[in-house]
Amino acid sequence: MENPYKRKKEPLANKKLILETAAEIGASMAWSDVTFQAIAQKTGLSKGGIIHHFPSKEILLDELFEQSLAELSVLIEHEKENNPQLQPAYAYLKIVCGDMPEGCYLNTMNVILKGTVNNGHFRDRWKEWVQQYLALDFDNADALSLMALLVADGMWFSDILGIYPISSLQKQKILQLINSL
Amino acid sequence: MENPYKRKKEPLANKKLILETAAEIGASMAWSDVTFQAIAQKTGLSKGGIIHHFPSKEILLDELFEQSLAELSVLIEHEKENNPQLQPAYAYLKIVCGDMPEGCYLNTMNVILKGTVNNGHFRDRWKEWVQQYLALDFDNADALSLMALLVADGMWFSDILGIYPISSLQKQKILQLINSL
DNA sequence: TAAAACAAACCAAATGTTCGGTATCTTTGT
DNA sequence: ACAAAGATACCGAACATTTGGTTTGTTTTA
Repeated sequence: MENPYKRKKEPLANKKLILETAAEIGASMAWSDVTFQAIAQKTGLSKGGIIHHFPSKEILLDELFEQSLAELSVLIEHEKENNPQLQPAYAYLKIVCGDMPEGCYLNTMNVILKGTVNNGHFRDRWKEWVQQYLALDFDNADALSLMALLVADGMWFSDILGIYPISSLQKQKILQLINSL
Repeated sequence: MENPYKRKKEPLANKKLILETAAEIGASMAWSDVTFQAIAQKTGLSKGGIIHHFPSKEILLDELFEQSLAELSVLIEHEKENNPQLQPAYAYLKIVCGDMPEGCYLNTMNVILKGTVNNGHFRDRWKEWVQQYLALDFDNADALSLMALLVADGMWFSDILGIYPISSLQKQKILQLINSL
């Protein structure tokens, strides 16, 4: 008999919850299963309430994607700080090969994967991000740096979809192999 | 003023056309945009006509995905025949690095990508295929073979989405680099 | 003539979105 | 200090559209 209208108002927490839930749904199911209804059900909020925070689905997904890009940017920046002379491509690889304790990067990359695969706009955004953070002169890049990039991509792609069971030990071995070249 | 009913009946050609069109739509747009309506519009057939050939969407997508797996299998087998002593992972890499003249492998991999990313069932099928054709004892695999796999995945992932502009020359250089290890 | 190959009209369910209403917060005037 | 006033947060029902699928009808083909 409780009145839902009397729920305490927590706009910031709820907005965060909505984005998290959207990411979870997108990760465990298809990108198109990220619906207002599904989010509403999983958060316990109402569809109207969600739409109050994100007036359209495009806006919701956009914010979700940008947030994921920002999260990855933080990881990269952090890696660069700790290792200023490290080339971006290797920082990228190191992040992917590293054991993210909370597996936080999985959720991040999941959004990026689903987004880029299913939406041309996100694909362009991802390209922009890559240019900005992994800046490489592709025409004149050495094969080794390119390879590091490709290994990294292959790695998180496999990680997320669970294609290959690559242990963290083997990841380290691959990382060492590339560093030794 | 022509009567569509009086159109010549070409079941085999139309079935092929439907699958091709579905792949095209999936490639250029989101996986969820592969709808009966969209296919109908693009092929000029009617929704009923399409459903006559593919009684459900699941069946349609299933056939599309399996066909793509089969196409890739042919490429792998062909590579193995020409080079019997070549390890599967390297054959895989060679296909991806090779210049497929008609770019035919792009369409194939596009379906596989969209399928695996958006559908758990297809993800399992892809894992099966990988086990069968790229058979690797992952626990005891050497870092080099694993790396070849990851480079290959990163390569076609980038190729399809157009993330990095890697020239065929650079692909060859990467291929040589790995072979030299 | 029977079956296969379509077309066309329909249906129920799901989707994104609009909208009116109802609480709670925050600001402001006094 | 406090109450009026407005803004913000949220609910819940209705909306048009699109979806996968069914049914019925028409034409060709074997």
